Amino acid sequence: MKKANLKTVAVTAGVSVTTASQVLRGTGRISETTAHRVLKAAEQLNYIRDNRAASMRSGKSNEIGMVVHHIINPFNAEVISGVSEYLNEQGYFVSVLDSQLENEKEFQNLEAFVSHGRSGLIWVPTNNVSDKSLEMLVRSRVPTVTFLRQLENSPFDHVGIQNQQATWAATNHLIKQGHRHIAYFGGIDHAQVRAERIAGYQQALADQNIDVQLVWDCVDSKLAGLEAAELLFKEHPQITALVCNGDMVALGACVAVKRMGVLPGDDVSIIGFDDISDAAIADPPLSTLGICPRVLGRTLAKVLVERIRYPEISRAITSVAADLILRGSTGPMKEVSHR
Amino acid sequence: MKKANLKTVAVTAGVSVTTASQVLRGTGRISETTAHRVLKAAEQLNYIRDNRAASMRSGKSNEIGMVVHHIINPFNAEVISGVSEYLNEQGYFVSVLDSQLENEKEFQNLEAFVSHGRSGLIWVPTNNVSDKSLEMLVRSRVPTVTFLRQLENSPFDHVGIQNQQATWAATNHLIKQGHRHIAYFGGIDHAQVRAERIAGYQQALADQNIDVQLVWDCVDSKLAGLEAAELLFKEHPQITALVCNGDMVALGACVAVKRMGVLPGDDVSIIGFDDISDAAIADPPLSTLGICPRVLGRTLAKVLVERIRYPEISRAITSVAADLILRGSTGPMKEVSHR
DNA sequence: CAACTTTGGTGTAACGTTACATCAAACGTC
DNA sequence: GACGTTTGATGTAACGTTACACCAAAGTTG
Repeated sequence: MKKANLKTVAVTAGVSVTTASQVLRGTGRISETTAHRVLKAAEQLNYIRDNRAASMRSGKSNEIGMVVHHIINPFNAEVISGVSEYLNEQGYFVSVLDSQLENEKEFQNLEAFVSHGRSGLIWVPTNNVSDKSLEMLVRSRVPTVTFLRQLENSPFDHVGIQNQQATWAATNHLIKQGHRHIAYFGGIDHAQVRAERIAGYQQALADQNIDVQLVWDCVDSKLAGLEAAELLFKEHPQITALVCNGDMVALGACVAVKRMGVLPGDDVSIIGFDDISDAAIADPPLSTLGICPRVLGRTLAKVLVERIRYPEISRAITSVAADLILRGSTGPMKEVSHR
Repeated sequence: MKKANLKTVAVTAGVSVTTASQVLRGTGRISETTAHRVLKAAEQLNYIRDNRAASMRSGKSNEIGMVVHHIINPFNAEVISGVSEYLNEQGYFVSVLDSQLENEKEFQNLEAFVSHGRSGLIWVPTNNVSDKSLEMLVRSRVPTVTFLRQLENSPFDHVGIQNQQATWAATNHLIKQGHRHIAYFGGIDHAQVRAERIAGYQQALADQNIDVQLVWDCVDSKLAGLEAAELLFKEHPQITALVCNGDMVALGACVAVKRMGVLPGDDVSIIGFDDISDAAIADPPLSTLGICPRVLGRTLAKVLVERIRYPEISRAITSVAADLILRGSTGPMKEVSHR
């Protein structure tokens, strides 16, 4: 028993292929009775539309592609979740490919999506996107939205975070709490996102005429944060507060601090970024710059759908604010340190 | 400037479409010189193969689909990572859909993959898979591997975990450490996976003639684990050890215990399941039943590829062992409890 | 040199769908 | 009742690729 196609359905229902197609798509002018006949035939034959053919012919597809790095990172995972939630509501399916920060893989992933006929792409670019990726994408004419990192000379819609404002607010808060030796902790590259955040941190210090500053590199994981923070405090014991590049490293730093017998929020203040779900239930709960990743994902998806529907509207740049969420990991500067 | 297709390339290179196709796929008998001409033309025109057409015609595709629940769960995320790592090496691309434990969505996701012509599927079934999902999949003839939960009367390959052996070992270890009031903590449903684990827990108790047992439900998240554990210890203060359904709830339980002023590993012993990356760096580090999810993912992918390559070989059931990893969250039973 | 084989290549027909143009019959309208 | 419009349906071509059968020319064999 072979798989049923439109022709089989049409023959079974005693109508033309075109009619069958129209019934199943709900287009065209069809009488109740024939519609019913076709639907019955389709069900009876367990007909499943071949979307490859449909998409090829119509030039439309209900598949969206998303290219990210480190799908494992909970922040990304939650964004993806928000994206697919919204897109499902709109009748799309999302597939995600992970480029692991590898440039060549990023290109391959994007090309694979184009090649497979995705009708739209969401792209979190690496820090040093190769020109061929961008060119290929532009030529392909696939509606694309970039996320987080905005590309130079990009014709694409973009959704980002108000990084600089956020870290400015965080740093400023720490200063108001009496801290004077504040480090920027985490991240490792010259990524635009990180640069913006560091700029906010520096601006806040400058605004209060504080000239002590320290930027400490560290890969974006809890374990790396733990190790890097241990080193930082060993080399710079005078540091009393950290503005972090992400919650993962912030939580790692908290572990490091606790292992030193020092209390986060009491002796050392730590502010994360992202508000991943672990942040609220960490011990102590992590102060952070929160952007609900699920909502962010929905926003992202919304921008893409808009672009797909109206290809001609002018380019949209969306910038989402991050809120300073104060929890247990931050507190006023102590006059006498325990350390 | 329209997008180039095979015909454009062929004309530009001055050869037939068939020849161009053969060159780009590396099949057939082609002279060096023509091959070179075609490749040059393709590059010059920025040709990208339309995989929809290719896949439709050839009946083959390099896309694999994966249907899971809770993509956000780090264990799943790491499995996915392993799967896509291996499949990429083999020239496949993987897309993942999240069914959120909703039965109808699961069906839709599976059908979407079939409809879009995926050449293989990896499926983590829900607890109460609807018959139509299974039937549809069987009829579609798409090579499929189920993961974790094995379906009754399933014709599909399966990769699972030795659940019962694992929780038996964990429970037995706790007993050897002197614990006599041990609860099974976490999970909420009658899932096969959980049933197997509970069976192992019960068997270990029975083997040592311990008749105290308690199974405590709880959704699979850190926060839920925290709340449920607080309730558990309030209602059953005599419990001194937990065998948990997953690391997430175990970590939640650790937080609960600490909030009560009790030390995990000292006054209460807690063993998780999964060995997610957070487990090792938690405070205290979490004892757990470890199956490296990345490796598990690779195994899973390997089984699928094997099935795609050799559709006729007999059904494979793979069962991966989980190792008892002892860290700080477990310890010998204290004679006098602090509580 | 006749009879094969190999080399390098071509043309045509599918795969399963949708776009589009077209049509007969029924229905309104004045 | 002549004319225009709506209804319900159809046939054909196209989307871009690959499978397959076929072919001319060159090379090989005895």
